[in-house]
Amino acid sequence: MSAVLAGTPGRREQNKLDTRRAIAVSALEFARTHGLGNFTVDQVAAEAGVSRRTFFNYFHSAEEALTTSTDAFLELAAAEFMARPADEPLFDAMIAALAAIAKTENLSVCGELFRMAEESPELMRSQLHAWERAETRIRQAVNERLGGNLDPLYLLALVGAVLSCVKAAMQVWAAASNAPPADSASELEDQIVGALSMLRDGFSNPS
Amino acid sequence: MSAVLAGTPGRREQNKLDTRRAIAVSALEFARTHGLGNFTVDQVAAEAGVSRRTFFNYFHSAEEALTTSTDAFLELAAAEFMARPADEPLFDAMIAALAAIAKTENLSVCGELFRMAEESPELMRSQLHAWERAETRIRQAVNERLGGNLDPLYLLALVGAVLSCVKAAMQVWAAASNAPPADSASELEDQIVGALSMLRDGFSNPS
DNA sequence: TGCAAAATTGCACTTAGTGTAACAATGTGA
DNA sequence: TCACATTGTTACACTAAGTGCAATTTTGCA
Repeated sequence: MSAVLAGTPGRREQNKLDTRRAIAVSALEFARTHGLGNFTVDQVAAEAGVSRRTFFNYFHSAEEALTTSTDAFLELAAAEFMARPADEPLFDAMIAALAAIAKTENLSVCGELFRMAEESPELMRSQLHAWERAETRIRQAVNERLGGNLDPLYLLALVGAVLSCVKAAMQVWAAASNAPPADSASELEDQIVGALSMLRDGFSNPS
Repeated sequence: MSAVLAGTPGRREQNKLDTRRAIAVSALEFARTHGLGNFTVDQVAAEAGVSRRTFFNYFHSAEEALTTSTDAFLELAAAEFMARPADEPLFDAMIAALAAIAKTENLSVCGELFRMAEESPELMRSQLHAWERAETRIRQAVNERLGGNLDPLYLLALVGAVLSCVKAAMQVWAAASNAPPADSASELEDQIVGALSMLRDGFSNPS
């Protein structure tokens, strides 16, 4: 049997991704139907057709299994940013990149998780940590983009502030889109652009 | 026996504060000597002269017991801000308030925790959550200060960005002050003012 | 087809975290 | 000073989280 050109990243990788996804899906399912503290890892594992031990091979906790969507969302943001042309002004690149993430396929899930987190300290912590990890990655990207040796304070403050704006935008958007009309992506984009504009203006007027 | 004028907040309140502090102290002690994942709640409770069950009456986890210093720090920041005169320009009030928190008594502990968190996901999550709670409180304060009905996006983005700057300042400061000369408070203040200035300028130049 | 690498699983074990009821300490009023 | 009500502490028992390890199954490759 001739191997397909796919090569090294073959069936194994795919299976792992499938398993990971299956676990994440059933975790989300339980969070929706039973509420956030009201189910066990054993249930999630069983639903995903996997042993309890395997669950913990993929995630450290139930909350972490719920954070995959948020992770993907933020990962995409970082990727979009790094794909911007190097000569583009920084803020333009950020706005373009971060606005583009509204295209994430499971955007509505991200909003859902955002709302869930308001009422679950554990999930909140997981989500915050996901944002923190993304911040680190983006910081590296920005640093490389701007020559490599920036003032550390500038770098930390800038990226932190930008992500705070994106977070703020998501929060407003998530709160408003309890019943997502499926095209709400553009609304999120508007919020993000709005928040980043305020940042660029130094929050000079509370319009 | 005549009661002292202290009144209602009597021995009970004081005992609870003492117990709380004792637990926090021994948690920090264990984190320092044994490393962050390498001790149990039972050990901390025993060291604090308290039962395991009582520990959990005060904190949800070992990490939460470590976050008391950070909480106090941020609480003070919020209080300082709310104490600023109402007619002072917003940014001036924030800079004054946030710079004043450098006076926190256990500042060095905060820096220590900041550094510890880099290597412990659990502690990181706890710390991030503490900042998040503080952000909510400060947001309310700012909202009341500015009339009560601000644009939600503006409010979220502004406070988030400001706290990101403070966090950035602390990170730079904590990284630099491995051997704190005990007067490093002013250095932190400088970093905070620096970061907030960048924010006010819209991060226009990466000086 | 057969072998090596890697993933899944079962099992045992420690620790986290919580409900509950008994117990001790504290504040209060006569 | 003595009962009494309130509130904090403790012991106990229990469920579930999370991890190390060795056995087992699955997958990739020659």
